[in-house]
Amino acid sequence: MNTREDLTTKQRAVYEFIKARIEEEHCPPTVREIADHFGIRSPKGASDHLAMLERKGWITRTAGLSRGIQLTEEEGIPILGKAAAGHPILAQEHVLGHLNFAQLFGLQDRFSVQISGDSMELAGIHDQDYVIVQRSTDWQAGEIILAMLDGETTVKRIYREDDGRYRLQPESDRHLPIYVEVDHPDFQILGRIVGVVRRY
Amino acid sequence: MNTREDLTTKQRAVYEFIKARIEEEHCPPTVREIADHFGIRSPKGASDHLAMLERKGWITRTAGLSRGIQLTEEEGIPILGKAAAGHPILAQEHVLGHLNFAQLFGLQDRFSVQISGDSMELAGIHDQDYVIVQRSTDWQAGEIILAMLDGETTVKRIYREDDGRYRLQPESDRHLPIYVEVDHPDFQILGRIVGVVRRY
DNA sequence: CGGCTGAGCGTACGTATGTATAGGTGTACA
DNA sequence: TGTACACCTATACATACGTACGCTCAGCCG
Repeated sequence: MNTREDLTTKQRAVYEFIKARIEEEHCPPTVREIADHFGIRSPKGASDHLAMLERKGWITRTAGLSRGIQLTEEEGIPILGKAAAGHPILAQEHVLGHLNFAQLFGLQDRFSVQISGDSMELAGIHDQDYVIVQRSTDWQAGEIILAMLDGETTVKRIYREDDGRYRLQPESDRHLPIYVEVDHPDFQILGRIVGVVRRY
Repeated sequence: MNTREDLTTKQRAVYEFIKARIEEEHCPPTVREIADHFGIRSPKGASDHLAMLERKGWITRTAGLSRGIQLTEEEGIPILGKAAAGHPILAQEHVLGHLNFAQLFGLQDRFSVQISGDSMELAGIHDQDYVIVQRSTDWQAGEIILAMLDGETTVKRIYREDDGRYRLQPESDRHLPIYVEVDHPDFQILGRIVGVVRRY
């Protein structure tokens, strides 16, 4: 984090309120909304707190603009270090970066499919995982792709064989590769896998 | 998606502009900002477009409120089906849900650590993956946890042995379990793994 | 032709909102 | 005792902002 001065209890509460509002409503509150929420009868009271938050480096404001509050803090889940390689300091002062969906995967032309089956287990894609797919019809050998084959969708590594056929390569001890003729009537590449998300 | 009527080119552009602004600024634009962006000299022009977007079901507005625009669309990456189990329709009309960081993992008391090493490979946690950690000191047998041992952090499955020691179980052919005395001076559970994120 | 509808724009008006002035109370500190 | 600071109230004002009223133009239908 930056060098941000400590906040009083009240200031902290105001800051948390703003942060919560942005997360819920995707829009920061007005001065008066803050005042109302804390039972302050004058907009000046809330405005004073905002001035302090800005002076201490927790927010920035655009003068004269309605709802012109922006948090200094980065969004997402803080990355605190590398496992098996160091000792992450579990304080906010030692943040390597932030995990953020939009930033990590983008949102344009991406969609997600939940995996069923264990054919890509050894590639770290397990049953019930979600894969993030970049819509695209072209690919490079060895890439993991989402394809439609005979009315079923499947996630596999794709290669081109010497005889011209495609090879859809699973990553599992219990599955065999699938070979597809180039002119197969019901075969289509739907996109490239750009990410995996799993929740326990 | 809902039953949302088609938009004219101009209306679509306005909608995309609003969406982009929310993603970038975390705050929807004002009527006048929309007007300015499209070279409309009157706020009424933009306001009319918003009225149409609302009537057609793409946004909702709160009357009288500044920046009172909300998208009807859900946020995140759309989930279009299950792989190897069906045929996802690649149209926006058949969405099973949305992947969303905040919703999936929560943001309170969560942090992330990047994995280095392959000791949890068979559990689908690979080198360079990010694990999402829920700060917590208690755990249940068999859970995957982040622990600090002798100044190094590590991700393993944890068990309690009959002799009282902890067993930190890797999931890999190339690693052996680690046994830790209960009164080990430099051992600490940092949290439970609640998710995994990987980007290719 | 006349009447209708919808897209698009300009002016005007009332309210929402940020901000300034003037001041009050209580606590901490030298 | 005085000063500084956190926090609040009351009033006021300029501007940011949403929205109602009115207008033009094009297309459609009888």
